[in-house]
Order: sequence, then C-alpha cells, then structure tokens
Amino acid sequence: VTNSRRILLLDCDMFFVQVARLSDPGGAGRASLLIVGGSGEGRGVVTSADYEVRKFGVRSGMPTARALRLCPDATVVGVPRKACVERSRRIRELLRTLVPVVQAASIDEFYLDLTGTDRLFRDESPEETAHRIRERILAETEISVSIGGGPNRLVAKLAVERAKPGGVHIVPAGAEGDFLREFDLARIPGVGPRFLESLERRGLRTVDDALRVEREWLVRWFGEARGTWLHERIRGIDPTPVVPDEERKSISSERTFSTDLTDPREMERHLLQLSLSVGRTLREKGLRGRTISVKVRDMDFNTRQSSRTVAQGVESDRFLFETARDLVAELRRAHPEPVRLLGVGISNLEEGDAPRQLELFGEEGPLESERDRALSRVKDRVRERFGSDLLVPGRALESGDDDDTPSPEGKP
DNA sequence: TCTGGGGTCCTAGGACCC
DNA sequence: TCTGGGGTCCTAGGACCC
Repeated sequence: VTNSRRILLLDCDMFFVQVARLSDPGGAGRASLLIVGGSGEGRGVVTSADYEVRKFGVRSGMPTARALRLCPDATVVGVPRKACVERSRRIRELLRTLVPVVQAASIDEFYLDLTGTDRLFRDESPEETAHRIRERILAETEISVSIGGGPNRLVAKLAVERAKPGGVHIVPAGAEGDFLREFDLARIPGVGPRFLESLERRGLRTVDDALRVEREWLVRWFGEARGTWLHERIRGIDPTPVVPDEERKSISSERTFSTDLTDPREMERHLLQLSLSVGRTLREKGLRGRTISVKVRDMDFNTRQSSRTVAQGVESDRFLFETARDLVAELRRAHPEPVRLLGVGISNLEEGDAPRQLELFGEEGPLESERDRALSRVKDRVRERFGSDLLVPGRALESGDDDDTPSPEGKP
C-alpha cells in the first residue's frame, strides 16, 4: 500500500498518578495504592488510579467514596493540575523537536504522523521509532508512555491499549481489518453509552456482529452520518487527519458545591469567583471572547445552559461577571431550585490584539470600558506577584477610587 | 454508590440577508 | 400578489472524550 499513512498515538501511563508522585515524592510517591481525584466532601470522583488499585475494580470517573470502599487501603491525593499542565507542555515540546506533525489530543495523548519521514529516520521501522521516542520522553520528562501505531488514528488508538503499560504495539498497514475484529463495539472511540445502547437494541455487541450488517441497514438504523461512520470504523477505516495543534475554542470554569446552594447572594459570590478564573485564563492567553455562557445544575442533576453573544470580543472580569449573573438569574427564574453546580464559560474567541469593530459600537458605545480592561490586567499582575489572597471577592471588581463607569447593580 | 472539571463536535430550529 | 432557496449566525441541547 503505497499511500498509507503511518500514525502513532503516544499515551502517558496513568498520567495524573505519575505526576502526583513526581510532585510529592515523600507522600504520593510512597503510596503504592494511589488514587488521584477529588475527595470533594463526598462528591469527588477518581481522575486516575494506579494499576494496583484498578485491580480492585476502581475506575476513573467513579465516585471516590465508592473507590475507597472497594480499596480501603488506598491513598487519595488531589489532582496536581499545574504540574500536569506543565509536564504535558514539556512532552509536547519535546515531541515537536522529534516529529514533523504533532497533535495534542488531550493533556496526556499525542498523535504523531510519521508519513513521509522514512528518510528523516533512515528507514527505521515504526517499532524502532516508537521505542526511541518512548526512551527520549522517559529520559527527559520522567514520564513513562505507551505508543500504539497503525495506518490511521483509530487503529493507533486501539493499539495503544495493547501496548500498556510502558510498551509499543504497531499494527501493520493491511492488517487493520483483522485487528478491528478482535474488539467489542464499545471500545471504538466515539461509541459512547447512548450509541452502544441503540447498537445493542439491534443485537450488535461486537465488531464482528456489525460486519455482518450491510451498510444500507446501518444507515437505515442509525442515520446517514452515524451509519456511514460505523461502516468505516469497523473495517479499520478512519480518514481523519492528524492536525497540528489548533487554537483553543473555549475557556470555562465550573464548580460542584459540597452542599447545594439556596442563597442567591452565595451563588453570586461563586459566580464572581468563576468569572475571575475564566477572565484570568482568557487574558493569560491574550484572547477576547464574544459568547459568554453559564451552566446551572439543579439539585436533581438536571443541567441547563444559557449563552449570550455580543458584538465585540470582551476580556474584563466585570463584563464576564455581570453577563453571567444576568444569565443565571434568567435560568433561575424558570427553575428556582437548590443549585448543585455553577459554571461560567466564554467562546467565539479572538486574538486580544485584533482590531475592535468600531462601526458595531452603535449608540451604546463599547461594551466594556478601557478602565475595566485595565483594572482586570492590573489585578492579573498583582495576583501573579503576590498570589490571589489579596483580592477579596467582595471588592474584586472595584479599583478603590472613583469610577467613571456604572457600578454593578446592588453595589454603592 | 450517585454522578468532577476541562474540553470538542454535532444537530436542529429560527432569524436574517440576498 | 405570491413565492424560492441558499448561506450564515445564534441558541439550546446532547453525545462523547480524558
């Protein structure tokens, strides 16, 4: 097959567990039965667990309380988020020096396209290349990874599960069809609980089951898009390219409370915190956004979202917060129940130095004042230098001296 | 034993414009 | 006087992934 691609998927072995141990050698580093996740005052879940803990049936996404019932001797530590982001960045940058096309698919997974690199790697086999990359990553970032390979992303993704932990598994071009037949449909990325349920209703559980169904019937049962998609995947076909890292499309922050909120003022306090966190990240990346969204999860786990798009990109904490507060107020008018979770997000992002659309200001003028933007940036610098404790939530939007912009409602 | 937090992508309907 | 179809943007909801 002359024009087949050579794709690798590099996947860090229990990434959060490894990073937790590296960041805390005396604590997490000493626990062989380690769970990384939220204790969450009863509402936390497992983010990742050591293989020894998984033997007890612990899985990521499982409530931590349940995980501890399954494995009572396990140690639970929180997710070292900053250390994980930093370690992930180091891996990505190292990979970029080794391979022409790198796509970070998540914090701990990287697709590599080696197509056309034969000369670069002097006719090294994909196995040799993968082992070499694995050793480099381990030596320079202290992270153990596994690597799967094949003619496309789907096959590489399934292959990496065979490689774990700490190995390499390459499926040769032409063998992908037979390789796929070893799997249940549930293992195909993109087949989630819902799709699986409708597959099972048709009596389809394994790839082999589905291979016996003509495309026409798959389309009739699951729709044109899904049917065609499945018909390809079960044959090991996946045309999606490895695309070098794209820009971020949204930024959000949300929080589940240990007990449901009923006091509107308390909700507002949390909304402010969430808005500040989103705003900080936004400005850190030098971005502005046009669509602000909020998320409210009620006591009964019913989740609602609402968003508003404005004519110009915004970046100030004040605008984010005031919009979020309005949107949440609207949602809560319809359903004034105790609130389990609140979230704030921004999308429709643009570069922060993009020219503002002056002609769109209309009669209302700019959406946020230069003063609000400047104030947000000043706070970023204070936070950077002294930590966030200095900024008291109640005064987080105020500069202290007289302000030429309207105060938020309810404030003097 | 109730279900985190960060994302991406898709769909469908309505508004609006040409 | 009645009527088309395509494109784009926005919103809400949902599936899915790590």
